Amino acid sequence: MPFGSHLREVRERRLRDDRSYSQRQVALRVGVEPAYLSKIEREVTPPPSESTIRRIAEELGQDPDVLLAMAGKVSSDLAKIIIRRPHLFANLLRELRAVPDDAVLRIVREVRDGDW
Amino acid sequence: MPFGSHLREVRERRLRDDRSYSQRQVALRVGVEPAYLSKIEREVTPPPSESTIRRIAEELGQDPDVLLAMAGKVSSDLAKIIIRRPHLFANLLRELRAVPDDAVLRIVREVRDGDW
DNA sequence: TTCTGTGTGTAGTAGGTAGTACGCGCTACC
DNA sequence: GGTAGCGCGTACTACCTACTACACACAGAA
Repeated sequence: MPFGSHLREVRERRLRDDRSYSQRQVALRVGVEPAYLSKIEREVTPPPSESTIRRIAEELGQDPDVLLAMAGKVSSDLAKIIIRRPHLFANLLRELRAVPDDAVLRIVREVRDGDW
Repeated sequence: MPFGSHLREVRERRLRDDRSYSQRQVALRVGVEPAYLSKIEREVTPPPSESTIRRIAEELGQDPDVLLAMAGKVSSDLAKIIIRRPHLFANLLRELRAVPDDAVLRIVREVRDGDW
């Protein structure tokens, strides 16, 4: 699903039982011009910057990583993690490219629980 | 180490026993203007695009992931891997942020060997 | 019927990205 | 003493990013 139409869908769902989720009001709270948000939703313009996406994610209760991904972006904090040890994480990620979700999740849990 | 000075160091090391590693000739082989490569090495200009960095990496026998990292960039194929499963890989990377190299490497090997 | 709120069309902007093009002065060689 | 190669200075460009600003037409409520 493209970024803009997803945004519109989420916003309009909220709008159904909360009048304050009009384009204008969301734009105001997010801190952009309504016309800009309109263009984003219609995909007339490419997705906004990371920080704006983060504010939209918070406003609409969405996972910022997922929203960023829909915009074709990788969270800058994740980029920093990779950039600090590029060879290591490049190998890891390429190795995990085709590994199913549950197997990756198992690794995440093992790392978190410290029994690795 | 910054991107430009690293490039210069590597190139000049090669230049010591191979005359064909002058700025001009490397630039020619990489496919950019010599003046541009000069600016890159002196950090007068920000690092070039990913594809140019890749050509430079190949020309100078460097790991493209490491060179990209020095330029503050993440390889686009790694970005794609994350973008396909943003929540999953965001969690994994944040969990691994402070994990020592050898422990991450152990995971890489375990995944590669399939005994996970 | 006027007024408020809503989404959208159009125009414009400041700054960044990713370079090219040309010319200069220096050094080393033949 | 020309000339070949070298690194660098300066100017310029086209396109992209990330927006703002303002005006318009329409729908529903008072």
